[in-house]
Amino acid sequence: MAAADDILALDNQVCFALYAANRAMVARYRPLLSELGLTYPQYLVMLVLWEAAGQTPPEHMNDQDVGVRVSTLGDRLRLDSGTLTPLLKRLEQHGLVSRTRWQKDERVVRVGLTSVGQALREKARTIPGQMLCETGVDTRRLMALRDELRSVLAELESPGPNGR
Amino acid sequence: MAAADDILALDNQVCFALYAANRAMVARYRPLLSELGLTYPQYLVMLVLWEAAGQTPPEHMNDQDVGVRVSTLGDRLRLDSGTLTPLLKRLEQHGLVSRTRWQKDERVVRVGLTSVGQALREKARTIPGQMLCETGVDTRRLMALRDELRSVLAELESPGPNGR
DNA sequence: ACAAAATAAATTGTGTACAATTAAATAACG
DNA sequence: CGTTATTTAATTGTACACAATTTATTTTGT
Repeated sequence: MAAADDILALDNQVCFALYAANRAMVARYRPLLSELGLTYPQYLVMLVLWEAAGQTPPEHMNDQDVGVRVSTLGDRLRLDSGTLTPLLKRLEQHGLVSRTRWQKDERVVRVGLTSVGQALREKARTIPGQMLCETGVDTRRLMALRDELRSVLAELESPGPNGR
Repeated sequence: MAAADDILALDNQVCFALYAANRAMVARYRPLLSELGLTYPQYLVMLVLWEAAGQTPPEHMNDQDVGVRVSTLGDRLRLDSGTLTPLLKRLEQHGLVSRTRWQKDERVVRVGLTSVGQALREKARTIPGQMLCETGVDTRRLMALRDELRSVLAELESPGPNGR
């Protein structure tokens, strides 16, 4: 075991704890998501699309305006088009989403759910419960961890105290 | 903003908080590590190698036994040879490590530090401090977060209460 | 000693991440 | 009005992750 005061010891690094915990979490999701035919990042994209579909669009909204822009997905998930474009093409090939250029501005691509993609939401509903049950982690602690992570995320994404 | 009780809302997911925080953390490391010519996973490998080199080998240890096995790196970092082999080849090409088959068992490859790899440790010593300083996150909270993440990691890696 | 099982890395193939560049469309400006 | 700047995705190239298979070597069991 490395010394507790070794500033470069692997086990003393917060970053490694974060890195390892994230991958272990994704690994736990993997078998559940594979039953839906989704990878973990694809699941996150579907979460955003399901959420957007849940908010019934206003009456004055055109069919053209349905769906979520690629840039909006990028903002929510912190992913750029280099990651999203191929991922969305795979979801499209699997028949879960549609990708169409927006007539009002041909630069933007709107991603919408197909009926199959919509229907998949019902199967996905059981996932969070299964994860909680399988891992047996206390819910209260998880929520506290989530809030702490969000707070750290905000600090990491802000410029920081020393300028840059 | 999505409902706080929507079990599928992106912002309610612990897993997404973990995923986003990890990537933000790695992104913060990137400019610091690029000065050392390392990626983040390469940095983690170097941490393990530096740590192993720090523990002066016993007198009766042969030159042959110096270095860390690929499988040991995999155990520490939770990575398999499919990830480590190409990563280690890159570190070798950059002159930071040596990879040699072990004479006592030709199946195992031992990864050792070159003098350049050893020397890089001194430059790396400033990294944790720079990260703390740059992000301005409270040290006490970070340590608590690290411990909580380690605890969750252990639960995620254990079989879980329901068999599996 | 010898065939079968086990072990350690390497290889192959798919799917992210992300930097950097490109291409197309729109907005801004003189 | 036309040119320049900006915006949005897509593309290109490098580097992980990880499942599945392969190869080489060592162990086991008889």
